[in-house]
Amino acid sequence: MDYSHKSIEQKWQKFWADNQTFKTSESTEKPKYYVLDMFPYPSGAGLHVGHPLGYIASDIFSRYKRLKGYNVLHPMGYDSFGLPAEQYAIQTGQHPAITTETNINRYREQLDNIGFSYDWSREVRTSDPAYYRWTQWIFMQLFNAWYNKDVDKAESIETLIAKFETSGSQGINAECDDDILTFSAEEWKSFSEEQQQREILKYRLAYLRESTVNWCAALGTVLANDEVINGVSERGGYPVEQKKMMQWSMRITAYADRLLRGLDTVDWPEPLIEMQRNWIGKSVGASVKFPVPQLDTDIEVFTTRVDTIFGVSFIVLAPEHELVSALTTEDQKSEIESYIDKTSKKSELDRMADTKTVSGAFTGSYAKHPITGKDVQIWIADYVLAGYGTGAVMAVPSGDQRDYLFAKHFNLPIIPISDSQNIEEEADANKDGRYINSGFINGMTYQEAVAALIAKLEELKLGKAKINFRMRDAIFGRQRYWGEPVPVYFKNGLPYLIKEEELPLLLPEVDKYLPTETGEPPLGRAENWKYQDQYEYELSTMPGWAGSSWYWFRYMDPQNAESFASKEAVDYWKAVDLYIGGSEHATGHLLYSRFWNKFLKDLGFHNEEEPFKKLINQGMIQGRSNFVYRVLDEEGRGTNKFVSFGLRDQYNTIPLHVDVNIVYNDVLDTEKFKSFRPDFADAEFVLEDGKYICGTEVEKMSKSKFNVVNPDDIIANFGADTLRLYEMFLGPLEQAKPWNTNGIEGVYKFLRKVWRLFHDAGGNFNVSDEEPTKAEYKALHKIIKKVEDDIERFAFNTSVSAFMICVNELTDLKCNKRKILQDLIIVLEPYAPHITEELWSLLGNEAGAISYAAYPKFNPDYLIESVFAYPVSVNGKMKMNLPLALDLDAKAVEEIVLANADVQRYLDGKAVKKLIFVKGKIINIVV
RNA sequence: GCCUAGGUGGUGGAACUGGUAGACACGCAGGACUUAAAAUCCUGUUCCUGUUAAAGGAGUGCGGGUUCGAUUCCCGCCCUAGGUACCA
Repeated sequence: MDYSHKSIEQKWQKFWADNQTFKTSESTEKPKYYVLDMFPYPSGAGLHVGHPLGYIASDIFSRYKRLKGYNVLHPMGYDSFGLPAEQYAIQTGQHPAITTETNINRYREQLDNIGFSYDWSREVRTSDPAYYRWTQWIFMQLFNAWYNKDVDKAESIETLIAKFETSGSQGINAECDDDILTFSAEEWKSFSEEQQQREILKYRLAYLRESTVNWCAALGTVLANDEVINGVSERGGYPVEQKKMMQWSMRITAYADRLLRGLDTVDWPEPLIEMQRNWIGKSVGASVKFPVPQLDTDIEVFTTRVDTIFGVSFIVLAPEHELVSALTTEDQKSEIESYIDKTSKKSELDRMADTKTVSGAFTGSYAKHPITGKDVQIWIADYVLAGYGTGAVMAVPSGDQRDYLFAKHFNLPIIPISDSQNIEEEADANKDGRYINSGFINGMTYQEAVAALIAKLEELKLGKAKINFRMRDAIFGRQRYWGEPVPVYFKNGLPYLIKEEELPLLLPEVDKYLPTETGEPPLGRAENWKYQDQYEYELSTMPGWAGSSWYWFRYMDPQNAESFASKEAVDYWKAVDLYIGGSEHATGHLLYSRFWNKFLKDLGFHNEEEPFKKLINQGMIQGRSNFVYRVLDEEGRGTNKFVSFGLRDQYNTIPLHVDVNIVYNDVLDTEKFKSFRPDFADAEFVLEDGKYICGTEVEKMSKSKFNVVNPDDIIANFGADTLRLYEMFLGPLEQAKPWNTNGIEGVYKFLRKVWRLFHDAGGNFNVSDEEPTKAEYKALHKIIKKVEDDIERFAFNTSVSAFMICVNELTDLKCNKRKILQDLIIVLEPYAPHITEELWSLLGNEAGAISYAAYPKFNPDYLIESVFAYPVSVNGKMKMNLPLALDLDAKAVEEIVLANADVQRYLDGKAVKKLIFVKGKIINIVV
């Protein structure tokens, strides 16, 4: 019988499902291992060949770990709340839940075809009320918590209230809003319930506040910072504007430092760690106050170079700074106002693009230098951002290039402050010299100056050391329908949680999925949707990242109705050992998940500071488009004549995308092309060497480019095992690469060779119980070792090559020994589980048991040969092969090599300086 | 601009700590089997010189360096991809 992938794969996929082969339990003596994929959003387009790459890698790893004796948790689910289903609902009126269900079923079917070893009994869906009940529950915990900086962790809000009651706001060191009140315990007790709640809200980790948000009018919702790319929305690319709104936010900034420190403890790709570091954006520096006597206030600035303070020649405020109008003198009023007007009209994009032009305006006012007391001009300019630091900077033209250009342009003084500075052409920020023109720090080094200045500023009460973060709190509400309802109702304009036993707060039915006529979110359309029939519910829903910020816990205990996961399950599985997914989630999902994980740890629900110990980014698989070249007539209109790639320069042509599924090795199937589009039915071709060769280009995989390859088609032609092997064979897992079906034959051929090892020429199963030869053992043990090493370092591509070499060797040896072949298929099982299951049971073993068989033990003795050919050279020049017995020690080898007549001739009487041994072989003699 | 990763045959890629560069696969060329095709197998395939050959030379983006020996380490430059940006 020939290798028939179709029947084998169907048979075993059914067997695994019927027997729940991959169901995982916690009651075992085996060590645990948790392998997680980033769960997909089930989109309507289904999977293309690029999606499963990471899933295949994680499945290989999971299966390998099972063979190695681990109890592996390898689950899958769906991030099923999201925009596309809602937009489809707006267009068609179909409930997003139905769209989502349909898409999930399609995804499941496609995933099943690939033969993954998921424990489907643990599947989660973020849009399932049984799941989002716990998302809402975690929101409640965040609402009921504050961040105590004294102990550097979140605590229940009750501990804060207790402090208020005993000592008022005295001595509380919290991460909170800026506008908190100062009060005594007595005053606190005299506050009304409403006043108290209003104050507590400023401390909660999930809080409601008037904030400047990214408003996307086209999507009708606010967006988080990570959902805005270059001033437009990540989804759809619509313009985004800044707007003040009452919004739910998450106080992720409380965790900024822990999120940063944690990065040193995880095994993640360096670029990803770097992205998170930049996003958190920690700057160590000082905050300095410049007094403004006429207004009886100070301008506070943040600087990372307090040592340059004597070089300050002016101060710059952001045009939006709150003191601008008060500081503007009568004379400067029109200039300032026209400048503000001009900058406010610039969109975010223009402002980013236009970083070359220097612009600004003088307010007419002066501040006092905190140390010298001299007058310092106050300017406004749009290179200072309202949203970072204090929205004001001290300008040091000699040390900062932007300040330098500004000073040159407006003819402001440039004061050199270091004896090592060269400021002829541009600013010089070096810290190497000694200070000059710098009062009491003259002659000091950088380190000395910073310490002296901080001490001085603290003494003057005009400044202190400060750490600033770029990261902002995360906006948590979305004005959309298809998301988790926020379990909050409003009384006297203040938010209150519903009771825990009232969870889940179900998503209400609405007649349309659009905002209401009065501009409220879609939930405003729900009829009679009121808490206790009288209080308004929150009408925003949670953002897409809510459900994905804790889902790995739910897999540990997915059916639990009492808690998000039981203590026992969480203590057993701990954290995710290996997480595989795309790097596009670097500053979104992966940051929010770490945040919620740390928060849940603070409240004592588990003990892991970091949720994902090791993380691998699979590279994106791009599309590889094919083109035909349509000949144009004199008027430049397209004719029905198409010229082959190599001859296209001889004609006036226009390239057209052609479906990659009718092109093989870049040769067009001209018959299929004629039925590709009706107007191509009578197409003519100009061929080269009798073939029509297509052009190629690497682009994103998309329907409009006709370069989408569906895994189902590959599986129908070659089988899931071939697809799995080929996706790995394509190149290193972490590298982006274009999909190209061209080489898949080689992998398919390999599997047929594996099959033939077990069968005779007539196709009959034929395996012998004879003792294998040394050569056969050697081939086997090479692959045992190689695959072990490769999988541990995620180099799956080279394993596939090694398998091919191994099978070629065994074929040459005509090996059909059970002892060899059985171990071979165990090693191959993670990569190609279907064919190995089939061969396993043909060998007479228990069906399904190969998934948990023991990985063969590597024995290095089998790799030792009796004779090695020693490549030897003298000073790298001449090369020769000396056959030698292996079991000689280094000394003996040395003697034999030096005694060799050829070596002697090359040495030509010169003294030997040293012998270079590599892995026990002499490879070079240095004279 | 800055940060990170990378640059190897016609193509995808290999070479794990400096040790025979181009494994393995695709493609291509030639051959065997076959009436023929499919399938399968064999041989060749970095480039240049050389009548096939023997043999020699060059060669891992470019230019230098360290070393007996460099795709690998160091310095300078060029290019590609991803991230990021008036962040004070």
